Amino acid sequence: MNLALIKEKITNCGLKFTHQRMVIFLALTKSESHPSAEQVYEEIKGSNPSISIATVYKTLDSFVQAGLLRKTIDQNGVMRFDSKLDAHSHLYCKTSHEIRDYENEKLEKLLQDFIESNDFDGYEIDEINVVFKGHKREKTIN
Amino acid sequence: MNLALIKEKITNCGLKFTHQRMVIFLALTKSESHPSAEQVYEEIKGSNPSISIATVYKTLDSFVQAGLLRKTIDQNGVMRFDSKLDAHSHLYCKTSHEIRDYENEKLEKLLQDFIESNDFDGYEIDEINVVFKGHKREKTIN
DNA sequence: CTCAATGCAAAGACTTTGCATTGAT
DNA sequence: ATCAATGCAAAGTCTTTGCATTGAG
Repeated sequence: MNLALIKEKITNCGLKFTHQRMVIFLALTKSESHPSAEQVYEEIKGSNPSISIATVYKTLDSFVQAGLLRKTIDQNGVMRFDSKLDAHSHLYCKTSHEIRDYENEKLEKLLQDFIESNDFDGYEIDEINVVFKGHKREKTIN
Repeated sequence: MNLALIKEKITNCGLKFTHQRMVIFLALTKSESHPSAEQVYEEIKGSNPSISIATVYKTLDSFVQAGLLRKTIDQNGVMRFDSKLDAHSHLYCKTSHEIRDYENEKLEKLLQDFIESNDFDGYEIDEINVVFKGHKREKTIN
């Protein structure tokens, strides 16, 4: 994603465009691992040594409010951020706490159909979270 | 659930049977709302005024380790405990943070089939979490 | 008796808040 | 010039830990 596009995204939702916001947004779009605030902070320190962890939290929260990011909470209660906005599920490794996207159109369609054709006892469902949990298999030689 | 059965469950997994454990286990089996440690603590204070919140945390953790309870983390990063052990999903109200069981055999079968017939890119899946999120509809008069 | 369980207080991890300063528009 | 964004430190929330005491087996 180029810088002009990032600036546009940030500006379009009424947020001022700052260096910090750009760097944070860039870190998120580049990451595959659904980083925590702390991990974003570590990642961007190089390109912005004076940035504060509070700014990272505030910025991530602004982005979530603006719909530019999604937030989830992992098994350890730590906030994790996801720049992928379309419907998808997740794989969670109980050992490494890594979170990876799991994209499967059939599954998402299955779930969407399920929501539409079932009653949820007075709940208006607007979001579904699916996490497949397990352990990453060791790579076998051969 | 009667007390003898609870005692048996606790004893069977190698844990000593104490008043605190009984009261905590009882509170969990009676609750429908997937309480937090704090909520369990508030609930049982009456029947055991001297109990410590640390004991509640330690006991809940022992029960989870022993497989007597399940633990999840809610949207706020707070640990929630579930005494229902068979496969089921959850409804989460974004307003009240209430968590309710959502039991639907077809859904669970669908998911189980999905796990068995798909590849998860090197992950050995042993658990699936499904949470339907939304808002509880106001009851309409009429 | 013995060793695990408990209770207390202190520490820890993560996140939020208040407020003075800085910077984008 | 204005008002939002930033940076810092302090406070807050939830959870874990250390250790002396208690109690179940």
